[in-house]
Amino acid sequence: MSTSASWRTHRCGDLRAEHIGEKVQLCGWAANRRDHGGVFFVDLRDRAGLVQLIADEDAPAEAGPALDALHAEDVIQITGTVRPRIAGQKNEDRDTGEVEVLVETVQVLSHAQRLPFEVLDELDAPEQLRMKHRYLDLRRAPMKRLMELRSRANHSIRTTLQGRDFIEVETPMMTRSTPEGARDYLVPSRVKPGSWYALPQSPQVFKQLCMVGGLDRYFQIARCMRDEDLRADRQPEFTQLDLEMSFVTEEDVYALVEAVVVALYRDVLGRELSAPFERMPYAEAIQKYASDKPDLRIPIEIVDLAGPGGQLGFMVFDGVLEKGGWVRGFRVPGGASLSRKQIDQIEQAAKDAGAGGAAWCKVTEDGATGPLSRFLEGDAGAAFLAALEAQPGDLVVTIADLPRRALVALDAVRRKAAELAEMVGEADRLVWITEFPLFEESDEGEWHPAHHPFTSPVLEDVEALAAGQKDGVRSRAYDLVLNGVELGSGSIRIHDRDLQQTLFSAIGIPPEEAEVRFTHLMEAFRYGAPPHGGFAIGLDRLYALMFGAASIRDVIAFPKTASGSCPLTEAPAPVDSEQLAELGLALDLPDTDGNASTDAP
RNA sequence: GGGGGUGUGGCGCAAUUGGUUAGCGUACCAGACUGUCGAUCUGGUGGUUGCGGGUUCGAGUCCCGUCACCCUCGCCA
Repeated sequence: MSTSASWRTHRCGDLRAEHIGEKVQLCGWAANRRDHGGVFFVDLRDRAGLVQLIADEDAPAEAGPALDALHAEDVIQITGTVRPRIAGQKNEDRDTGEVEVLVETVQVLSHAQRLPFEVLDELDAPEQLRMKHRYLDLRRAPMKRLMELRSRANHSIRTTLQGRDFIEVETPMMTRSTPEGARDYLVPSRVKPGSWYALPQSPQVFKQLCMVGGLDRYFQIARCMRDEDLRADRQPEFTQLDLEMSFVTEEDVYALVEAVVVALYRDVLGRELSAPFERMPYAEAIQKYASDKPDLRIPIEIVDLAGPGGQLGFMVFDGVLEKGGWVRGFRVPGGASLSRKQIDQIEQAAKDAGAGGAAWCKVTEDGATGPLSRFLEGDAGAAFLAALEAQPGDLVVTIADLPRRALVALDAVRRKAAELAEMVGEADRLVWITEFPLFEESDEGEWHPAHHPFTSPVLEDVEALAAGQKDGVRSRAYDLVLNGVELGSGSIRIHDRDLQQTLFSAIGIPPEEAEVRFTHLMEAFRYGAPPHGGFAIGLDRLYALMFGAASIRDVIAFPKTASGSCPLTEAPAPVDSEQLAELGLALDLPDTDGNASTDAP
């Protein structure tokens, strides 16, 4: 082992021409070995980078064989002297490429067996294997870069918020299950058998309690857990920047979040975003882009084609309109040059989104061609094309369906058409979506809060709310959207008990039940609650976008698969019966032919 | 929960219409080589084609089921 006071004098990746002549002691992983019979090379890698070790006739006799005996990813400690590379043998592609280390002694600190996959910067191992052996994956430079960027990004956020007098508060990871929202991950209590903690879906209640507690400005880089089915951009546990402020309006929250995001891009990427960000009311986003997270890089706007009388004069479409459906579409400027195959892809996008399909036509100097054109005879057809402002050379795409499906399909088709017509702009587009509806109507016709039940309505809509109206009542909730991706959302909360009661009764929760379901927060609000509001940004998703990562899993050190399992630890896993007994638990699993086991091996 | 895709030595891929002993690259092992940097050259080890059934004289290939992963709709206040 090391005989000197410390393990190393330098980091491999830090060595430069200025170190020439110095005696150095280095530690790291043997990344690559090249044996020329009389001269041996090894690339030694540490966190800082790679440096070339060499043993030739100038080195002690045992140095060459010692290098030659190394295996890929052995951890070694070497002593040697930094020297310039001979003429013509410098490596321009490497920061340390002007120098090499003439080796004197080699000490193997830890031997590496044959690897499950090769530690190469160029990705070639299956993702599941990378996750199972994440410690090997993290040795690759691209992964190291992502971990470093994430660390710097977190630091930037903390610096900005500390500088604005925010207090970073850690809220409980073991808390109480709340009735609303996603499915909870549960933790059984040993001391109180039959009772359970829940892992937080977000620190929502606690951050509001911080405001009642007078902390005034709270933030946290918080872990959240939701037991729901996963997606490419969703993990069962994820990280959000959670913040809350007292005595603020939407404007204060917007300005603060903009400051955080602008500083983040500047500190981490050296890029300047222009602030304030754009703003768009929810209703406008739905109307023009059929989405509450519109990608504004796409310069295509959707047009409502239903005439003033609610009729178009074409049987196909009027039937849809009579059933309360939508007929909406858009022109793709110059889209007539798209191939039939590409247009098929657009139609397929509509079908994948759940709509029956998309009706389309190409516009020429002599009128329309394509499947939709045969319905576009006469004045009604001309009016139809005029409403779309269609020009010769355009492609016209329309969707006719019930509103919910039409919405999803229009969004999908607009994105697909823009992608194929190469109409997605280069510049990032950040936009606040404002004035979200307070309620959403479910398929069963029930109204429930679109955000959460503590979201304040817009002041002008309170009367309508009190009068029992739900449809069209606006909330003081807002989302931040980047290039069609929702980065986060927030709202101004209700701090007034009367208004809170009005809201609860509006969604059919009687006062007594509200007390039971939201005891802690409702009680706190009895003792003086300041007006407050806040925001939460999903950091995994934002970082993946910022860093150009292929997946959010790449910006998470130890991610989980789409089924919520961890290939590295093989969690979730059964526990032994003693543990269950201690918790007062008995399993009642469906028979799945030995698949269900209560005992660990 | 629904739909789609993928699964072949450690890893990346191939294998004709269902047809011989499942090939190639890389990694690994051994040897050669004095300037490489994903070194090169020579030789070698390594496979129950995810798993289970079925069709067939014969299955990596076709069928059914199942598992894992990826994508997607539902879901995620």
